[in-house]
Amino acid sequence: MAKPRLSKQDWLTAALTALAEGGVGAVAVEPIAQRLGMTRGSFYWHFTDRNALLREALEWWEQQGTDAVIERVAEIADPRQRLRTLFRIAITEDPTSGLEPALVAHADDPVVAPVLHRVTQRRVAFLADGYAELGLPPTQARHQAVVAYAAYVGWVQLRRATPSAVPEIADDPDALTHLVEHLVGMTIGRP
Amino acid sequence: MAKPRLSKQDWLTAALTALAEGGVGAVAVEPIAQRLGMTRGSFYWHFTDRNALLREALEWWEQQGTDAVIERVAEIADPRQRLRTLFRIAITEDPTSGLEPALVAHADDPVVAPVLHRVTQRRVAFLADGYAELGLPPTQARHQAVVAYAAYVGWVQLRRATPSAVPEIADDPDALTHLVEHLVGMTIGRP
DNA sequence: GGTTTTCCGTACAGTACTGTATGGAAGGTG
DNA sequence: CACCTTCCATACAGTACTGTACGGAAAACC
Repeated sequence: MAKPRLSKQDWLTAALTALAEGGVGAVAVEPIAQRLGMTRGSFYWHFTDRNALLREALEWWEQQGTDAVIERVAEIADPRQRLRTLFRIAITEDPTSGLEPALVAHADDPVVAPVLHRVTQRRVAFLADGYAELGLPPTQARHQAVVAYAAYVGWVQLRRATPSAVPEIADDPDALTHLVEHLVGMTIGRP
Repeated sequence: MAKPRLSKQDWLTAALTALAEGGVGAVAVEPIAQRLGMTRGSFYWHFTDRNALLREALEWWEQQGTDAVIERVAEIADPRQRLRTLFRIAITEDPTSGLEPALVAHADDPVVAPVLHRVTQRRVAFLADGYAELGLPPTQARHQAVVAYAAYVGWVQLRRATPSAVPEIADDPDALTHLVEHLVGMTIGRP
């Protein structure tokens, strides 16, 4: 298991891992190459630049972490059930934990900023649509979406910052459903 | 207004600013010195190390952003009113916006980790105490505290990531009180 | 006003990373 | 098996930052 040849994707996922652990600054060619057991010669064949790596990695994350999930959930007819499963997926399936705070930490970065904007806009809009289908007027639905999304983001962030404060979610299925219900129906009464 | 002599505190606040903007990696002596109009010669008189700067800056932040605020609010007798003003302070008075996500992004950093732990523990504990005083049983109070704190953290993070999605808080006082009430009384009925 | 302390500039290794250029091995293809 | 494409290693400037050493200006204190 020493040195199989690397694909572009290997570099991308490695970049995302490094990004989640050490921020944008950690997306450096030399250290990543070292962790992959390669030299920079490999990298500069697949990519033109360090920026290209960062950019393509973020685009892939945008595709997988937002577009794919939304597409996977969009076909659920009942809006409440749709939001439920969406939050459940978002909380349990967090492939590269800690990536979002890393991106927010570098929100001013010229490469990060556009992706971060698109993702948040897309997610909040999708949530707002769901809440609107539940009967909320547009403005309130959007406000509700922002609050719910903020709660989710903060949850993920807390879990990474101090896991000792948030233990009871991975193990306890009841706590998970409780949290999901809380996110879905914060200000809305259940029918 | 070119070059007054610098105090240690000047370096600390400059370090926090850099940290909020560019993460831990941006806490670099040479760039900060440049922004202060100084050379590194100044720095290495005040501090021994780059790590010393980061450490002391975080300790100062811990003191100002958590201890001082808690102390300022602790004397309020009514727990509901206490939580209200606490959240209000936390949301409106955010001196170095974007610092927390920057810290979470580098939660594994040996200098960052202990401070981040202490701060979150302290904050969540203080919230839990407040909710307990409101009549919640200990476990539920703590759970409630975690959720409320997560919502707050996510809110701050969202505001920094995409201000266009969260405009209505700085201007609109009604929205602020609404958000605060939401954070205080999420699952609790108002007496 | 001279001396001491405080603060800062400059100069010099040392380290880590970026790109580029080039040669060569590994793997597929006729 | 010759050949060609794909992929990687090595070697070489160039850049940016870290610490250290030392000298000198600028306040502060009699």
